[in-house]
Amino acid sequence: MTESQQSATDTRYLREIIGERQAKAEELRGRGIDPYPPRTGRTHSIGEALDIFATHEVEAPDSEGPAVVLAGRIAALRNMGRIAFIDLHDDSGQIQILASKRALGEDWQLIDAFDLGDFVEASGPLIRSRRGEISVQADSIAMLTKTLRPPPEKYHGLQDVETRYRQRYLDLIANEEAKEILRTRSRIVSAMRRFMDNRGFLEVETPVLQTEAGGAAARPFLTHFNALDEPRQLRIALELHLKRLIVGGFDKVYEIGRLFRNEGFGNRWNPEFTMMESYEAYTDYHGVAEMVEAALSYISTEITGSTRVPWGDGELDFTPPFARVTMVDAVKQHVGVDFREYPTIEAMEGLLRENGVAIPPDAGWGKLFDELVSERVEPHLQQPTFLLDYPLAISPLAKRTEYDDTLVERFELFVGGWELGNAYTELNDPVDQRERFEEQLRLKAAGDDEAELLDEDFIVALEHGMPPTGGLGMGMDRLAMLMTNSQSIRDVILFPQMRRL
RNA sequence: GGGUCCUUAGCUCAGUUGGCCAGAGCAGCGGACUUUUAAUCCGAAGGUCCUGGGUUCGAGUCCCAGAGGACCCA
Repeated sequence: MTESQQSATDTRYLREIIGERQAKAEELRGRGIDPYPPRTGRTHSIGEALDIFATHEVEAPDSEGPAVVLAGRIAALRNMGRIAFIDLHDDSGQIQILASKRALGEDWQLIDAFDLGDFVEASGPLIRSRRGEISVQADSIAMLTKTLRPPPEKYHGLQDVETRYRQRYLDLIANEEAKEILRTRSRIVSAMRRFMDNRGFLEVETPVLQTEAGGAAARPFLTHFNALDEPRQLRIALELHLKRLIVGGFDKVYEIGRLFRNEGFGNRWNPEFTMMESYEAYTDYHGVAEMVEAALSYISTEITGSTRVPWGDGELDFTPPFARVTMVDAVKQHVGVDFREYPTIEAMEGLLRENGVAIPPDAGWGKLFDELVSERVEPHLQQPTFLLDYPLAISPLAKRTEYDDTLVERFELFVGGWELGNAYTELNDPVDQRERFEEQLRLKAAGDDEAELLDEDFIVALEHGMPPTGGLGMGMDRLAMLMTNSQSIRDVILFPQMRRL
């Protein structure tokens, strides 16, 4: 590598360090040794080797264990001149390599070519060192991959938050806790998929590129389809396509997919995030609530071994049944009024003002109400709670309640004060649906850039008939935060969005 | 969008009221060392103090603007 191929941000001193490591690689080549051999003769993972030795010690204490060939990354190297100890890491664990000049002969020279971070291989019997450390007593060692850049410091790990997110691989190398959280996130998604599969749902994939992104109140990302010379938007919800599948006769479908919302980002918001949405024919939002209870108790048990999981200074209890409270009652409890007595924008603005809630500009009734609930009700909902029966004005895709036609059969699930899930008895009356969309268009014309668009093909689908259906959306990133006791969404997303440097 | 805080060696961090040539540990380099595990010991190196202006005899430090990040608020 010449200097011109190196990163422009590298300082002279870093280039010097890289140069030293390159020189070691060249020195190996000069001796006919490939510093990047194509494969390894590894016989076991480190975790397997540790298990084997544990068994061996029970069966034949104080004796040499079986010979193995292990491979991994050098986490630490203690060279004592004629004997060296290498801490070797792989995804399954860590083991010590005991390398002595006498046992290695020619290979001993390789020790000088080894740096922290290099991938190496060692073969020999498993033993316990005099100080009690399970080790490979190496009779040969080999370079597997020469690394050119120094790893983060071993004791404090990588602390710089920005580097941890921008160069996640360094975070994963240096911070086992970060790796464990991200591993757990993967297991949570897997457990969710397993739960849905076991319940008879069909996993499907619907388009990310859409002509007009619908199904939620959010601004989309814009892109372009060159072959057609047409604009496209990245999806903001899975809803409308999954309901088309219910029309088509798939009675239980779900998708775990990435959504894109062109909004701010921060602690709890990443512009691309993962949502699980499910639709089940012949059930309603009460049926969905019971499924959510089953799903969350299953997942929390799979992940933490309990339905009670640590959260901040306390814990969250996912043991069914969860609390249920209607929106009307919750607002009565925390604000002290029946919000249905404030049906106009002016009345709702007055209510916000009385409660010290800032009034967003150009807001319709729905947005005002949403602000009130976000500020005065949701933060109280710490333990899992279904908030039931939302105003129709902020729920254009949900069916009206039988007892009040200004309310819909909808719940949001709150945990830790955050919205975790959202569910409806789905609106399947095509005439009502068209009117709801038209109301959204009026809001959009009035300046609400998050209002929904009218999706003509979706209405045609409803006109062909969608059976009574219960639908659900659940944010997988938020769920991962709750299950791993993480305060920032960036800790549960491998590569969070960052500003370009 | 507003506020507060942060940015110093590859990494983790010090740096006094504005005052000699900006320090330490880890890593790296040279040396010693045959049971270490944050190995130890000796030696020599390593700096765009985030960037650009300004104040000053003198700025890592004070002021202004900008970049990136963290947290809080709307």
